[in-house]
Formats: sequence, C-alpha cells, structure tokens
Amino acid sequence: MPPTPRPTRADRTRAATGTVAAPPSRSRAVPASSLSGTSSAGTSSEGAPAGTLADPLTGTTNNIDNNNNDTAIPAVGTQARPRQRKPWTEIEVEALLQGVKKYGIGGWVSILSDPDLAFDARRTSVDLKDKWRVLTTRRSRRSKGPLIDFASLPRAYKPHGARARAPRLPLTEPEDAPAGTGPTNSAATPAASGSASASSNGAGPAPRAAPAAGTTGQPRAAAPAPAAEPHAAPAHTTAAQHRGPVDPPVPWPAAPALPCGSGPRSGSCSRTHASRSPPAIATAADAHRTRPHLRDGSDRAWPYPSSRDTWAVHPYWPPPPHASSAAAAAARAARAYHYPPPPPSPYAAYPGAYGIPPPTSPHDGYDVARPPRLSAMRPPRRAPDHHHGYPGSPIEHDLPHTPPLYPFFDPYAYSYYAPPPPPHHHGYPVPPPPAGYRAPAPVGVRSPPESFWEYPAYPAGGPRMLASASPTEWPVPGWRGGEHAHADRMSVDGGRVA
DNA sequence: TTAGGGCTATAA
DNA sequence: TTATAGCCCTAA
Repeated sequence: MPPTPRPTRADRTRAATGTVAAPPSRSRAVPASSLSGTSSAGTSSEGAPAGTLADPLTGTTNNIDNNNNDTAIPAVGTQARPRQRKPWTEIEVEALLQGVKKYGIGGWVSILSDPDLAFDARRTSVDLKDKWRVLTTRRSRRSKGPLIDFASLPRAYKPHGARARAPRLPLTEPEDAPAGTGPTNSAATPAASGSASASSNGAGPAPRAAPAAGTTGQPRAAAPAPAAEPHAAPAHTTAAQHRGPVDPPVPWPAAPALPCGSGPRSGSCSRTHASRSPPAIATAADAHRTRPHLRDGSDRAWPYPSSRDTWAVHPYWPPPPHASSAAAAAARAARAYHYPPPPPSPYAAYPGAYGIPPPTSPHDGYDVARPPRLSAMRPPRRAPDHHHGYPGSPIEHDLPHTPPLYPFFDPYAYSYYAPPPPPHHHGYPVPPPPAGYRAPAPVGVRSPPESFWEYPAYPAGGPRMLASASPTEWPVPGWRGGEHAHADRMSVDGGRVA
C-alpha cells in the first residue's frame, strides 16, 4: 500500500476553499487578482472568484512585464489562492538592488514602499526577500545575472527589529539622519506603506501605485509625492518608514589580512568573514578602507570594480613628502640610521600579478622635487560599470568621490585601502634589532628609549644583512612595500651589502 | 515584519 | 527528468 501522499498545495487550497479540484495543468495559474488595491501585501488572501480556479490563463512565459495580463478580477472571496507566478524582470531586480543599497538587506518593506523603486504591484516584501535570497544564495544555470556578493552589502538598520537572526550592522546614519543625505529624499516619506490601511492618499489602497497603462517594461512612474513638506515625516508611519535612506551604505566585513593567492592558503580565497559578525564600521572613511574583494576574480561576485577604484592603482606611494621639508629630510637622512630595506609586503607583489607593471624605481617614478597633487592621482570619472544590465558595484556608486588619505595598491586589483601607515621615519618603522644583535648589558638604571633616536647604536661594524637572505623571510612584520621596497639593500650601518 | 524551510510550476 | 524560481507557510 503506497504511503499516503502529502497533501499538495492544491489540496490545501481545495480544502480551504471547498472548490472543485483545479485542472492538473496550470492548476495554480490563477490571476493574482490582488493587484493594485485589494488585500494587504503578503497575506496571500487575494480573493478571486471561485470559478477562476480553472482559468487556463496564458502561458505566463512572458517575463517582460505582466502588469497588464492580469485584468482586474473583482475579489469576491477570501479564500487563500495561490498567486500567478510572476517572473522578475530586470527592472525589478535592479530596483531591488537599488533598494538594498538604499535601505540595506532586510528593509524589504521600506524598499517596497519606496516610490522611486519600480516593482510589480503584486510584489510583497516577502517576494523581495525571496528574490534577494535567490540572487544571493542560489545560482541558476539559467540566470542571466551574477551572484551578488551578499557580504558586501549593508544590513538594514532596525533598532527595534522584531527578530535578528542574522547580525545587523548599524549603519552610518540611522533614522535620525538628515533628510538631505540620502540619494533620494523622497524615500524618507514613502507614499504608501506595505499595508493598505496605512494608505492615506486617494491614489488607491494598493501598497504601490498601479503602473500606468502603456508603460510595459518600463519602471512605473513614481508615486506622486506630496508637494508640500516633502521631508516631513508622515504622522502615521512605521519605524521602517522612519528609517529612511541610508547614506552611505557601509559594507560588512573588513578586508582580509592577505590577498587572494598569497599566504598559506594560496589559491583559495575563501570568504569566511561573511559568516562572522561584522565589525563595527561607522564612517564613510571606513567604508573606503573596507572594500570587499572579489571572490575569485570571476564575474560572479559583486561588487564589480567601479571607476573610482582605479584611481588607487597609481604609482605614487607613499605620498611624497612636502618639498619644503626636503632639505630637512635630507639632513635627517644624513645622520639617519640605515636599516635594511623592509621586506616587500604581499601587496607589493601584486602589481605584476594583476598585469600592472611593477614599479621599476624606488620612487616609482615620481619626482620628489615636484610631487604631484593628490587630485592629480585620481583618474577622471567615468560611467559606472554595468554587467548584464545590472548596475555596477551596488555599494560604491553613492560613495563620495573623495580619495582616502593614503592610497594604497589594492591586492585584489581593486580598491583596498590600507589604514594610515604607522609612525615611521623615512619610510621605516622602528624595527626590531636585526637577527644576531644582542643588546648591550644595561648600565645602571635607564629608562627605555622613547624614540627612535635614543636606541643604542649597534656594535662597531654592526650586524650585516646577508645578500642571500630572501626578502620574504625577513622577519619584520608589518612592513609594507613602499618606496624602499626596491631600494638597494643596505647594511644596518649604511654600507652596501657586498 | 522578517527569516528560513518547504512546496511546486516551469524551464532546461 | 531534474534543477530552479517563485510562492507559501510559520516561527520569532
């Protein structure tokens, strides 16, 4: 005896509605009669005449825009009725991406209520969530779009979220942000909320305004915003609506310590940080420095490189000293203690690895006497990158075009902004004594040196760096390749190594 | 209101 | 036949 089959959804619907069985084919092809103006979103109580269960409907393979194929069927019942499957259009997907950029992951109601974002009238916040899940977690062979880098996008800020299954990252400016900071201020006052009861204008009770006729395939016209007091918060709004846009969005994790391809796990660039609790990133400057990296360099990861990332790939690093201090620097260099050149950092090895010619001189070609201005280091702006109709980096379009103070080469060929270098002198941090050096026995009581200049001198002759030493094995952590990365090796006392 | 598991129509 | 996208359901 075969096991009792699990009741299908059609069975459940049948039991709930008491209607006759739907035809086997397209049994769920029932026009979603909720449309613009019936039930609240997400309740799946879109009523439809009982007789419409057998509505054959069309093929529904038209994924261009089906806004018009569902003629308004009056809702007469309250039976649970499955909606017609409505493929997501690229316009809707892009609107979803823009919404996530604006409100963060999880702000589905806010995204849906944003009049600037075009969604089908039948979309609910759950639909947005589901689609986002598809975009970020499921990879379809048929999918035309890339898999979105989930970790690179911000979380919605919900100070009183009903539930937080995933860690939420407090964004830069919560709901008390000024109204003018967002990309679009109109989002601060959603024209309609997710529930029909909250709709107070006479446009219609639908969560979203119905698409204008004849605009097939085009984003719906923005809902008419109130002319007066565009920034005034509505009297009856939800917390999500008060949330407003977030500017700028802040990525989740900090960049890893080592780039892909280097380190013990060379070759694998596993991204484990996506599952970790994100660090508290609060400022736009941090966003600059915590640019996520591409997973494997393919087109399946987001964000794609944007235009302003390319400015980081410039030959001028570290920043040139002030010309006025050149003389003083020369004087200091004359009496400076010459340390061996710092070992090249993993980052320094990447210019060649990514097809960028490695620097050929210690100064990378920049003229100390005439240092370029920082603005000259930036390449001109260009249009954002697009891929398969999707916008470029979903988080970088709105970032300010202000370069960070310390441009640093990106190990991932895109932007990774290192924090400001530690205090140093002539590019050298205060290093540990070279191997083999034995500090002189303390004489009497002496405080430890507080500055570089107070360190005791090496013995006569000093330890010398072996010419055969591999730079990668020089145990000087934390040194980054800079203008001295390719300098001639110098002994600790300034003499050249034979 | 959201997150996540589950179901199923549908395309490959 | 299989894998996926869209939708449903439910807990929190």
